[in-house]
Amino acid sequence: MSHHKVISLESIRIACRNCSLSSLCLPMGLAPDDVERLDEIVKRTRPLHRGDFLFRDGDRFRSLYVVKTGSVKTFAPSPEGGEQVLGFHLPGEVIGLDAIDKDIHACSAKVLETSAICELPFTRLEELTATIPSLQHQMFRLLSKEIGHDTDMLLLLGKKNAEERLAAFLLSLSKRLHKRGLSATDFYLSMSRHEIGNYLGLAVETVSRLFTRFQDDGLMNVDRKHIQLLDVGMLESLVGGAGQNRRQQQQS
Amino acid sequence: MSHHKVISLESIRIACRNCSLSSLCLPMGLAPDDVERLDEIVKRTRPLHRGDFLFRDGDRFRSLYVVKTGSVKTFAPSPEGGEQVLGFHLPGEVIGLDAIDKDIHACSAKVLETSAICELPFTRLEELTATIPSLQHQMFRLLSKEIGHDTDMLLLLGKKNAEERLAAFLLSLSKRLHKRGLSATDFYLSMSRHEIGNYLGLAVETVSRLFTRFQDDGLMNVDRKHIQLLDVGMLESLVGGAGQNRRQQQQS
DNA sequence: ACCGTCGCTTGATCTGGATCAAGCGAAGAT
DNA sequence: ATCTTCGCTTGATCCAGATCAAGCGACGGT
Repeated sequence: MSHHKVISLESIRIACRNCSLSSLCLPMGLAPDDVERLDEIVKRTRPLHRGDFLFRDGDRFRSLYVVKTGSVKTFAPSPEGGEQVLGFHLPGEVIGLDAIDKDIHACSAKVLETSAICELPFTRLEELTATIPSLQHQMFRLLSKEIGHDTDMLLLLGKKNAEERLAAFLLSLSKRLHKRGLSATDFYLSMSRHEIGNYLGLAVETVSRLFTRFQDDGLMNVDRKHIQLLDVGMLESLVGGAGQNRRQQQQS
Repeated sequence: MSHHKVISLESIRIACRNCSLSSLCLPMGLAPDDVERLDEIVKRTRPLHRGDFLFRDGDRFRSLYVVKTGSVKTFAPSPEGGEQVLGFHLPGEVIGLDAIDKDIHACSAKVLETSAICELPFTRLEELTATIPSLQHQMFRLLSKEIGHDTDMLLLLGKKNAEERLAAFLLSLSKRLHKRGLSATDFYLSMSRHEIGNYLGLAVETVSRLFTRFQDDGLMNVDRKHIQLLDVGMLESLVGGAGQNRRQQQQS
């Protein structure tokens, strides 16, 4: 599109080839030529700001979205008028996969902080996957990974107590940030306590109390949105559920 | 494989083309020629019996499995030694999608009653999807549908109370059985109360009490595994959560 | 600089559903 | 035919976390 020499204002539009996320994102493991072809269908919009929507539930499904910088939350309306936060999405993560089937978005995606987003028109993407087997495989893996993640969340919501849930949440965030070259132990939360609680199936008050408790126990420092994990090992053992000896789980 | 005229013992091995599930299963919407090609890679094993495993968590991922008749449950181990039931699978439903990414099964699949299962070696399936765009699309939809279903479960586990969960479970079962040509209001449960409770994040006792209550309220008849839904409309309104006026949900 | 709102914390109380406990009937084992 | 086990039900009690209530400090707007 831009055949000008002007690249200053185009700096936002980093090609996949030069994007630091290429190892986490769709291009992962693709041949350079194929990355190039993928790159051609990616739309890169101007940065979005806190509160902007990528799409709303009920919208026609047209594109997948990939977070380039910033963060996004997805949430589904519940029949009673409330909502369930389904996920917080970091750079390299793909959003909208659940809409391929019904062709209608069943959830909304809202930007949590100023973020750059790549848009992949799905019809064009499907044309590519049909001719690039490794990209097809990548898409299958991506979809499968999402299922695996949901499965983890089902286990979390179905079997874990408040303490285990929050510890798991913090560690998941920590790991994902670390993969993106950020500190695993010192980071800022882009979402509110309310959103964390909603995501984890807990009341805000419970989340707040647990932050306080974890801090008192020397597991972490909390200052507003600023988090420092002090004892990752202990947090991990909390998730394991060995915290207190809970009754042997039902074997159905 | 069988070029004999003997078809009696081969009757189990119904080709996709003749299978009554073709409209629900992978072949859905495929051209007859393509169904034929798909059919060639399907392995049809002898019937499995209650308690048999399709695969166990930790197993290498090789194939997807489709229920032809009977039912299957999938469940994941939790670190404490318990397990979380992830789903109950009816004819036409595909199992194992979560393992494509990691190449290792993270959950186990166990047959709940005598069942016929089709096995689809994934490598061969991927070769097909690469040459049959409509099959590729079908696979994307299938994976996406699974994500959508998981999303529904997250909402259920995160926001709904015991009553709403059980009502939702019964209605989901009812709808799915109906799609398969069975009665929507009169059916047998192939899973135990324990398994239902585990799936819904509830104790067995709670499930049992709710069955009793629903029966007392004239919503259904329960006799052991035999279920008759008497007031589907009321069950639906229970799921909506309008049962009692619960506090307006958090908007995060 | 001031104000109003909002997000967060902390304390007190309440409750849905878990846990504990006991018994019963059906299905499979010997 | 009898025993044993297992799945289910029902009652009593308990508790993690929700809900209710109150205050506080940060931040955006004017």
